[in-house]
Amino acid sequence: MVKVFKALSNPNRLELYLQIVKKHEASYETNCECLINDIAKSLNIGAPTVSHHLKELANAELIFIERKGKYLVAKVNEDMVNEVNELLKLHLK
Amino acid sequence: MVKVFKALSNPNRLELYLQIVKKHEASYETNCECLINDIAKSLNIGAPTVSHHLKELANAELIFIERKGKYLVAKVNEDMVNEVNELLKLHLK
DNA sequence: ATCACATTTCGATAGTTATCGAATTGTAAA
DNA sequence: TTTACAATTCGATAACTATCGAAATGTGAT
Repeated sequence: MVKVFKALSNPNRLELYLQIVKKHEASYETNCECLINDIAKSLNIGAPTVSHHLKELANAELIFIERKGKYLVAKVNEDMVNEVNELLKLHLK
Repeated sequence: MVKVFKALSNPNRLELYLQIVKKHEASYETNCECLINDIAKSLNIGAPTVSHHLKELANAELIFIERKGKYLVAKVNEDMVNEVNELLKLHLK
């Protein structure tokens, strides 16, 4: 679980994750077609860094990555997100 | 918000936070009477490190710290926890 | 087979951080 | 006002990480 928080503890990586979630929410048919270069441009960081960040998010099991031809597709791991929510939720009497 | 995730991204600090939450859930009258030395022993780290970690949690506004005589008292900032939950929650149609 | 382009790997670097021990400060009680 | 103990500050160090540019690799179209 520490890995999840570490994954979200970098501004660019959090932004990246939220972009993926947004697309996921819009339609979990298409999921997120990630153009790494576009993301890189929008975050003002290089493509190698984006690649690295995606791998970190995947390593934390927050997302799944799949290669679709030349591009990447990222899917949110809903189960993991739910687990995190459960951990953080306050259980008050 | 990045600060929050960073605060939770260290194993000892996450454990520390969860201990505080547990006491908070048990009774938000007494809150968490933190004996830094006891916590330090239970986490197998030094007192200076615990002090540092508490400050990080407070800096992320996850908790409030107050000095009560010789000891410290920590309270969970419920508002912040709720904000984090809102951010992470998936809004599916 | 070659080209164009998307992604990844590699090596390096600068910045951050978790942790420690030692010294200092705060506080309550004797 | 000493004493005892809890917490903090300080300085140092080792480990980690975000980022880069360059080179390498994968992939679909020409």
